[in-house]
Parts: sequence; C-alpha cells; structure tokens
Amino acid sequence: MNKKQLIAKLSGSLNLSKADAERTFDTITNTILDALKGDDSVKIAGFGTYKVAKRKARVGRNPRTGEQIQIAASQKVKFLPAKALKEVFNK
Amino acid sequence: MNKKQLIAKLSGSLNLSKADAERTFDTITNTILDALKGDDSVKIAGFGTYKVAKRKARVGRNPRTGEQIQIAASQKVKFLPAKALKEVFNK
DNA sequence: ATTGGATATGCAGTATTTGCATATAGAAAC
DNA sequence: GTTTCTATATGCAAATACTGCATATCCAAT
Repeated sequence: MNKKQLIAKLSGSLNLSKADAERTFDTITNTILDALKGDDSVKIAGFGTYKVAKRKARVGRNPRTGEQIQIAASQKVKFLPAKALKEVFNK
Repeated sequence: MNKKQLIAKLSGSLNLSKADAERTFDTITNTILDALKGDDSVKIAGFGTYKVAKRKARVGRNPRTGEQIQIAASQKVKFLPAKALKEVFNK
C-alpha cells in the first residue's frame, strides 16, 4: 500500500476529501518529525515509539571492490513497536 | 513527547477538538495496522515504510541464569525511514 | 502520459542489533 | 488514584543492518 492508497482509505473512514485527508496526514507526520528534529522521542501508546538513534562512525567495506572505507557517524529514526503491536503478529 | 501531547498539538494544527484529533489519529494508525496484518507493507513517501519482518527462530539466553533457551520465530513491524528523513538528521 | 526521483535487490564481510527473563521505576491511561 | 504499559539493565549467540553501486521497478508529480 502506498501513500495514495492510504489517503484514499482515510478519506473514506474520516469522511474527508482526499485533499483534506492528505493535509491531515501530512500535518501528523510533520508534527512527529518536528519532535524528532528537536531530539525528542515520540511515544504512541499501543503503536510504538519513534526515536532518533545516533550511530557511531565505523569501518565498512565496499562489497564490490573489497576495499575498506570509513563510514561517518550518522543519525537515523528508529521505530520500536509497542507490545500490543507485537502480539498482533505473533498469535 | 507522548500521545497526549501529540494529540494536543494536532488539535491545534488541525483545528479539531482533542477528541476528534485523537479519533483521527487512531483511524490512521489502525488503517496502517490493518494493512500490515494483511501482510502488506505501507509506504509513505517522504516519511518511511512500515513492513512486517519475519524473524527466524534462534538460540537465546536467559541473562539472569545464563541458560540457553530456544527462541521461536516471530514477526515484528519494521519502520524504514525514507531517504528524505535520513537527510534531515545528517546535515 | 511522461519523467525524474526514490526504492528494492544482490553481493561480502564486519559492526550492530536483537531478544531472551525478570524486577523495578517511572510514565501514561482510564 | 489505580492500573496498565514501557524503559532499563544484565550476558551472549545468532540474525540482521550497513556500505557502494548497477539495475530494475515503482511511485509522485508535472
């Protein structure tokens, strides 16, 4: 399912136009992103937690040539599924 | 930031009551979860992809006693941040 | 409808993460 | 205010992520 299909579903469930559904959805993701940019984590009960994970610089390897390369430190968004979410898939 | 705070923000941005903001938010998460339950992945452009990852059974260990235990195969929801999302945090 | 951009895949080897049990502390939900 | 949920911390084995890069595919926006 891609974003367009998701928006179409939401448009129906929420009784909104597709344009409004998309605006609503974007507002939510942007709000989450803003919190993450401020180095805050976002906990959503029953769904999961978004947090920014810092990754240290390390040595990697180009699989094609085999040569070693330095990988810079970076940050990425991690999503940790809530307990309820795991249970859904493991029964 | 927890769910309550997120809902409060959305209530303001979307010009909805907190109850409506929460209903809207829950509708979205449920829609995503339903797709995942159907073993479908959910791609959201500019944000990321949710997918169900199957994890193989393996040998684990009880950290308290040190004894080895068998861990069953399981499934969990994975979130892969979109490229745009990584860039936000690495500049 | 076309096109530009984003993502999936495969590859090799190493670094990182995962997930186990369990209690407690702290936070959040009702 | 009470109850439910989540983070944390522990050691360790095995699964998985990550890197460059080319190709194929797929999506989004024009």
